[in-house]
Amino acid sequence: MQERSDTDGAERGRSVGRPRRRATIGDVAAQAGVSKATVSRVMNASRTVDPVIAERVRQAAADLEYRPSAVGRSLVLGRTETVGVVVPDLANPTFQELLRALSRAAAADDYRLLFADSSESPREEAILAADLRRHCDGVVLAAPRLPAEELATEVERLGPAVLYNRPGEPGSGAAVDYAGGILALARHLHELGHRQLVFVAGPSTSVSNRIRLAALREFETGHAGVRLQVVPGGVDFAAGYDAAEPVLATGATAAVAFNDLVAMGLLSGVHERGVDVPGQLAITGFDDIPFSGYTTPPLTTCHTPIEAAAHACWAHVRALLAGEEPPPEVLLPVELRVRASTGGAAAAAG
Amino acid sequence: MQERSDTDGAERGRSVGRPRRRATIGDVAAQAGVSKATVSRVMNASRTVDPVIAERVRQAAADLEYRPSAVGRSLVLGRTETVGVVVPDLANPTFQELLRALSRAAAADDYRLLFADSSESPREEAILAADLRRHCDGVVLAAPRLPAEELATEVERLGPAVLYNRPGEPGSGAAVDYAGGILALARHLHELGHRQLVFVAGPSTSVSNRIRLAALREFETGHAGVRLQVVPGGVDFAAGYDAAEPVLATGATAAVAFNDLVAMGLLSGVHERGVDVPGQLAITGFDDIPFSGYTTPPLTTCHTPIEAAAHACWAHVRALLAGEEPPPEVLLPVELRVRASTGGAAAAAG
DNA sequence: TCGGGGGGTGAAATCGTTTTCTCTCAAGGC
DNA sequence: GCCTTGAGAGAAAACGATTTCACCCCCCGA
Repeated sequence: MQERSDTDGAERGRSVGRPRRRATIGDVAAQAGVSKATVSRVMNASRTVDPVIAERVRQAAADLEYRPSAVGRSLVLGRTETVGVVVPDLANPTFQELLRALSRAAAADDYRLLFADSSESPREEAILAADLRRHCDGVVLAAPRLPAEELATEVERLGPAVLYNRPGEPGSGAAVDYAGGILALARHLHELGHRQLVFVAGPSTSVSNRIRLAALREFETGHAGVRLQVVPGGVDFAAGYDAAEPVLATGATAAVAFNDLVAMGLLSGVHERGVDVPGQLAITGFDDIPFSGYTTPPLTTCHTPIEAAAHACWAHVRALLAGEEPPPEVLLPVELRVRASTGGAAAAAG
Repeated sequence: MQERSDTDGAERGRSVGRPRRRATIGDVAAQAGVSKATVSRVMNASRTVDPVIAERVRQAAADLEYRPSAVGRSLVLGRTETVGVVVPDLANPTFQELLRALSRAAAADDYRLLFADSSESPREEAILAADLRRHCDGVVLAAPRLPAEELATEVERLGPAVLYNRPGEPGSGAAVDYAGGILALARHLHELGHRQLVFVAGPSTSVSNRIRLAALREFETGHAGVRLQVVPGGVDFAAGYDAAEPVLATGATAAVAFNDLVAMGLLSGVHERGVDVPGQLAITGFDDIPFSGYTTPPLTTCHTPIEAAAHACWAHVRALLAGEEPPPEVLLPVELRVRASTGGAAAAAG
């Protein structure tokens, strides 16, 4: 047996020219003088194969530099061992960390990640998710901007799909407790004596923006003397920077920004206008991104446990893929981080 | 024709229970009363199909919510229309931007990206790249940490593979002109009167670190009176922060950091020790990441055109996938960004 | 009227795996 | 010595698409 083909051997040399055809399971089988079934068994560490033959197969595979085709495998197995991730904006450190943690969690289960950035566009979001889904076993949508009803049908249609930061909606895997966090910030500012607050809002398509705003409104009605104003903002540094003028125009003594990026932009913007922070204006962010502790002054913000979020989402995905009942949605607790941008507890003002 | 099966119709209802089996091309063919070949032709917009039949097929596909399986397609086509990307550390804004731009470029060609983070480990790098490669048509390795020889065989073995920031090595698609950039920084500092320089180094596995160091050494020997010292650093904020003490111990008047992250950490570290920047110590970074203009003081650095890098790499990938001769390596020009952390041109010191 | 040509369609091969299912053979129990 | 059992291995049928090839049929020109 084991008739070797000379032409194959020749073609397989390190000819730099054309990319040599990759060896298939059939090639290995022929080279080792066994059937494809046996090669498959060896490759998948099945116990029912003669050690001598197994070794011969392994040798042949090594000689031919055989790498099993994931596509062929996926077709018969019915799964790709890949999941897709769609984020609204990778420029946001929050989503970077999420992607990283998610990729790590997936890797631990021998899964890999398909990535897409929707640029904050709900339209793109649905299209990208559907496209990704065709190539993998499931998707996680990070802070999707789609309206609730559309999102629900989208989740239904996508099959295994889990949501991050869409609390209470079908498919939700984990969500940050924005209400709790924003309340903590508001209380902190209130204790410092601030009564005139201004919220630098995020995108109107963002559910978490609505949650933040609702929490602030509730705080306003619950505390006599507190007055809340709102100025449009956005999601990034530039948005905060551009909001400096409108914010100062409100006459508020404290600004609650949609997130750290916006807060840092605002900080930079008011700084340029000679406004003292926190003396004339206190500023808070959200997320506690890596740089927020190193701005001047350092930013008071809420720390969100992104790694925990990623793990919760992955656990959800895994359950769905295994056909099991997914765990209940995880509401991630946030932690107030008081820094100098609000003057700390000591530098309170009237 | 068009005999419809009631059981199928029933099973296909929106039963929330088990995930209904996805319709295949065969189902659509049966429903429309045509062959699979015709369905395929309609799906791929082949001109040679009767408009009436085409419409019937489209209707059937819509009814069944048919989504062509990418896996089946990939198997017969021999390509997945997916490429993998391996980065050393997604926490670095440079790689975030690269990933984003690359994903956008890929999307424009109807390709998607598989993502992996090697955590700066050369071991992981090779493993991840090989794993990714099995699932896609090619890979791009961003600033790989593997030694040149190993990397070369790895690139050879991986098939279509392009390198970012490994100038001159086989498979290189694009690389930043670190030598030119670091020289511009050195000249800038020299003009300001600085003679005692200290380099806060990056990882020893980083080729671009060696390039930076070599350029500085060359500058040192080429300019009488200039003295260069080196302290170990790293790749992130913490590394720069921890380098504060060693840097100050050298007595140097200007510190050239491996990148912006390290520079910002250093800035923070020396700031805590009451050192004035740039009065007592000038600091430069590299990359011009989004925040570098907003530290206190803002960071003098070199801007690197990441988007151009991504496009060059993608062009390389695309050529490789099409079996064409890839374009020559692109050496990306950098731009000096003078800001307050070196005192600008005016605040020169002796 | 016949031949040729071309447009529209379907049957079947193909891609690279995994997994029944079948078969062989050797060992062990009665 | 016969029958059962089980282990090891191969042939073949999936999986879901694309594409070659052959076929049919209609129309046109001679």
